[in-house]
Amino acid sequence: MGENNDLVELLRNRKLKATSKRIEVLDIIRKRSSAIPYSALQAALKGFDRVTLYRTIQSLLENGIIHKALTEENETFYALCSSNCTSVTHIHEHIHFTCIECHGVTCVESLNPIQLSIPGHSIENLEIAARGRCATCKI
Amino acid sequence: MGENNDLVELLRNRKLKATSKRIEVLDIIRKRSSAIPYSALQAALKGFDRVTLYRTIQSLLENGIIHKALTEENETFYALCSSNCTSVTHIHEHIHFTCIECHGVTCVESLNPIQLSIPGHSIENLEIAARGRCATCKI
DNA sequence: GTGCAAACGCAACAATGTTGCATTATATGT
DNA sequence: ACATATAATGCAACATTGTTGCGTTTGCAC
Repeated sequence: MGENNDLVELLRNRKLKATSKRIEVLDIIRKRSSAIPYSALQAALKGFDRVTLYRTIQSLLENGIIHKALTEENETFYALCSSNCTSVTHIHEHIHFTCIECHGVTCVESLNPIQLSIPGHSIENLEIAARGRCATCKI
Repeated sequence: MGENNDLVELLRNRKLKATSKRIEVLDIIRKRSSAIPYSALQAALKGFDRVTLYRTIQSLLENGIIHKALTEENETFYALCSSNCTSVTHIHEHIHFTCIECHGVTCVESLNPIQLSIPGHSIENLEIAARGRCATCKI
């Protein structure tokens, strides 16, 4: 491992054992500039048991280490959370942008926080999914 | 059918044959005040072939008659589109609100259109997923 | 190093996605 | 109203992902 002491610390801060499997998963996710689709994650983890990946994702999600990116694609995308997510507070003010050309999904921080209220409802959490063309595909 | 002439017209406007299966599906979706999860849709359509439902959903989605509601739930939710969606222009300025108590998903129109831009990106489409407590569960 | 609790791997099953192909229903022209 | 071309449906079959139970292994605290 060596290089992944920060990941070990990240896991231990959340009271999760820093196992080699979890570190392997996190290492792959963070090496991507964009959110990773489930299938790519699985493909990158050859010889990795499917159930272990499933349970690893569950615990990383529950502990605010990764989050799902909602898109209209048929696949689930995962990305690392910003540093201050926990199991309780899992808030992302950023936008998940899906490129309709290359299908890449990137997390973009929103410059000005979006204010929104719905009469009669309490809002705890907001996520914005945008679709369009990314800088590379825009031409 | 009888009562569903508007659904027939809706389908024909999109160059889709107004088959009994499609009308059955649309009738169930529109009878809900909130978006319907896939499992509920399937359950409401007893004796309905799974593949037919799959393909029906595909064509209704592609033709801008229904849309997916993105939520953090693990299921896909569907709802009728507003009248002006087409296969090309599939824009929803409304918000999909998921209640963290009752898990219902409702479509809420946004009062003031949300303006958002990301440097270097072109945005064609926006969807907002909000989580919180609905009027009934708020108390 | 030992022991306990957590994590892992395997097996098994469930739900949904997806395709090909033969059959059936719909819309169109007469 | 009827025949016809075309689109939709149903069935079979397989792929992918979700999910649980349980015995074994690993990580961590002492």
